[in-house]
Amino acid sequence: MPENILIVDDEPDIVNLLDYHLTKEGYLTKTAQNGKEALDVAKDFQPDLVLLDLMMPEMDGIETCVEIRESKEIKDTLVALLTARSEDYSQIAGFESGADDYITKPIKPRVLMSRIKALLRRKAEKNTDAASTAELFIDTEKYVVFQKGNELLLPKKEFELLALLFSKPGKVFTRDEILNKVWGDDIIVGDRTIDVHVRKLREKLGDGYIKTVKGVGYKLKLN
Amino acid sequence: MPENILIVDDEPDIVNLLDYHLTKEGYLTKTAQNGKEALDVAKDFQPDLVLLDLMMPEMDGIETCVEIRESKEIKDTLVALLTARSEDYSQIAGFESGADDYITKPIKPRVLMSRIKALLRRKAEKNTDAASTAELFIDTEKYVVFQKGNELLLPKKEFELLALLFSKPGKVFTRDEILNKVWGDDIIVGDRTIDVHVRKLREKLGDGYIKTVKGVGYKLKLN
DNA sequence: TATCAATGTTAAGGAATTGTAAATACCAAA
DNA sequence: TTTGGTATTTACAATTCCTTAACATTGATA
Repeated sequence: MPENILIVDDEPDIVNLLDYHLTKEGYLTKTAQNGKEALDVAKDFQPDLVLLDLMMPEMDGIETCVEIRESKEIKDTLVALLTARSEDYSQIAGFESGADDYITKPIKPRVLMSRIKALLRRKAEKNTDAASTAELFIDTEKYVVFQKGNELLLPKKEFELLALLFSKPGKVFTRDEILNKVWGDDIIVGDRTIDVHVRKLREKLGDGYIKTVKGVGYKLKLN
Repeated sequence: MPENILIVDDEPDIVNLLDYHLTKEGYLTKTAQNGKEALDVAKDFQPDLVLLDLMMPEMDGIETCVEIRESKEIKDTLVALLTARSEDYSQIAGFESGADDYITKPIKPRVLMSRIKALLRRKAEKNTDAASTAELFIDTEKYVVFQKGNELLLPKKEFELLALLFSKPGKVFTRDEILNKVWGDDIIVGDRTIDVHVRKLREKLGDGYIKTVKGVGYKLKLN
């Protein structure tokens, strides 16, 4: 069963590019040129995923995303916002747009595809689960973490620790592994250093994300 | 059966160094100078592990890694990225890459070897895991046991004991064997220690999984 | 079936690991 | 140099887990 993807952008070149690659990968696509049109099409098309350009005339990506989330018919669809690298994430986060992912332009087809696959996979998994939960999103380029749409600014070490755990959610990282990868092979720090950073992360993220496996290490639990 | 390792770096010195050490350890190696070449070679060579330099002309390590993950033929191979110490881990840790490990330069042969051995060992374990029944499933990476789909978090010793029994379902493990493998050669514990752990496992898993063979030891029974 | 060594059960210390708050060290920007 | 934020250490508290010990039960064997 092929998955439906709706592409929304006012620039025909980009629409065509995306359309080409997605179709080639076996997805069913439709396109729209602005937010209004997108909402109309989506109610029929019932897309699994909407690729939404941030900057558009008529109704921009954020507005459209909010509308999607508020609509009855399509609020469970995935939304990925396409943003120019230069645009500030904080603007998006501030609106609590409720998007599921942010993809930066210029778009590299390979990267896009793996993101999309990951998104759809997660959605599929989620559907089998009962509980839905807070979403964590990490931008390694900008050193920024989004939690349920709000921006969290973390200091370097905390960010790197979280990024490490995030790189394989669920996997237990031993203290040695963490020291090796975040601090480096031959930097020596005291016993409690990792704990303290974990504590600070828990303080900021809330409990329930970072789990201790006593005698082994830590892991990140999503949903 | 020797394991295949593909070394990818544009600096011949590093390739030679790695090649020398890996060959000496009994691995079968091939080399490539950039990502493109690596992909070609890999499809024939079917490496168990790819050592991938991050900085390369033509196609860098991350891109190459993404391609590997997306390819049909070699997506299950292990990928270890070689990164300069100065490069920030978090930059690499993003979603795209999907690498299994990160090794920092300058490379210390002994460290490298133990990392590689650990990686290959884990892969081997995983392969036996994958062949397991749906009823009980052990994920050594996540330190988690799935029983009929739900996740069970076990303390270290219990997990290790179960993992041992699980490694050869049906085989009877003597008490000595269990002590050796779970506790270690020279740790001395009383006679009831194993029993108590078995009891806790039975408590959590339900009866019917761990069977006592009186006078001999314990075994795991699936279905 | 009576015996006895092996195993099961339970609860209670104690050991090891991790959590936490506060103090100190560090470091870059003003 | 001061300042503000971050990183690490310190010292202790809290927690979990492991082990033990005492006693109960089992099952093979005579």
